[in-house]
Amino acid sequence: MASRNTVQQRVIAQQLMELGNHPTADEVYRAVRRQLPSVSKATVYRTLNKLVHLGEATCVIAGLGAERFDHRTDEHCHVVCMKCGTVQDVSEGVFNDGVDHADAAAACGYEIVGHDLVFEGICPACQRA
Amino acid sequence: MASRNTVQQRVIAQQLMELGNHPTADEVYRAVRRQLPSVSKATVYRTLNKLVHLGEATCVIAGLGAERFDHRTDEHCHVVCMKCGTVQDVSEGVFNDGVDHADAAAACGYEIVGHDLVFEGICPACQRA
DNA sequence: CTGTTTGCAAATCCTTTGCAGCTGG
DNA sequence: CCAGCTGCAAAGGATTTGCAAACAG
Repeated sequence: MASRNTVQQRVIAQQLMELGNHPTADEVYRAVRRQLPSVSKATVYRTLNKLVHLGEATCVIAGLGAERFDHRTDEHCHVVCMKCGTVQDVSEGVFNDGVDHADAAAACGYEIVGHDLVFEGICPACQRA
Repeated sequence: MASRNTVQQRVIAQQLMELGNHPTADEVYRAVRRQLPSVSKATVYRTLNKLVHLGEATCVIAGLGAERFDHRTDEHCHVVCMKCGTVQDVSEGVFNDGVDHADAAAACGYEIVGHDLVFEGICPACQRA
């Protein structure tokens, strides 16, 4: 059980932090490989999943292609571009105000543990194209 | 361009309707095969994607395993069970009241075309287990 | 006829797993 | 020392694609 402090895990966590913008596992992998050329993709996946389970990262439900990871762990919402798949934070806390876990639980009988609010749109770059 | 009216497409659309509860592509495939034993999975995928593009269906961002399709096209939110992956509607319109596309657009610069609100929870059946 | 659609199989993409060797504490 | 971690390669599951034959309009 005792989690070890390995180079790989440190670099992966750090890259997830530095990349910032909701990288896919593959993007993390490529970034990590610049510092640890021999790292394997399996290790990246294993470590990212571990971080998520530890609550030190979250995965963004993007629905477009690959899974995306987020170093932020507070509730906030995202906007995903339907053309290029880029994901950005929408930091306005406003949008979570209308969301009430107790109401949702009452409405469906589930025990609610969280929620995701994702906007779909076209990013500025794709609007021009 | 002219969309043809084929048996396959009619049966697939109808099954998506009848299954109702957010089936995966595979579930639709199995249901369709009961009426059209020779249907191919590729056709199911192609047709479901077509329905989504035509705006006659939506795909639910579930984030757990396979993609799920929904015959409803009005904005409503879902709750997904973190254990078994079941998806249900949460019909209470309440939860969409706090969501304003114009505000979101202003906050991130995207052109907003829609949103998904997904609750994560544990369904009644899994709570007992 | 003619351009869509289909079925099949192969291909692709993303992610997980089995295993033997390595390593941090 | 030894449980946890790594790298590799292979497996796995979901979805897409190429192509020739079938078919709707």
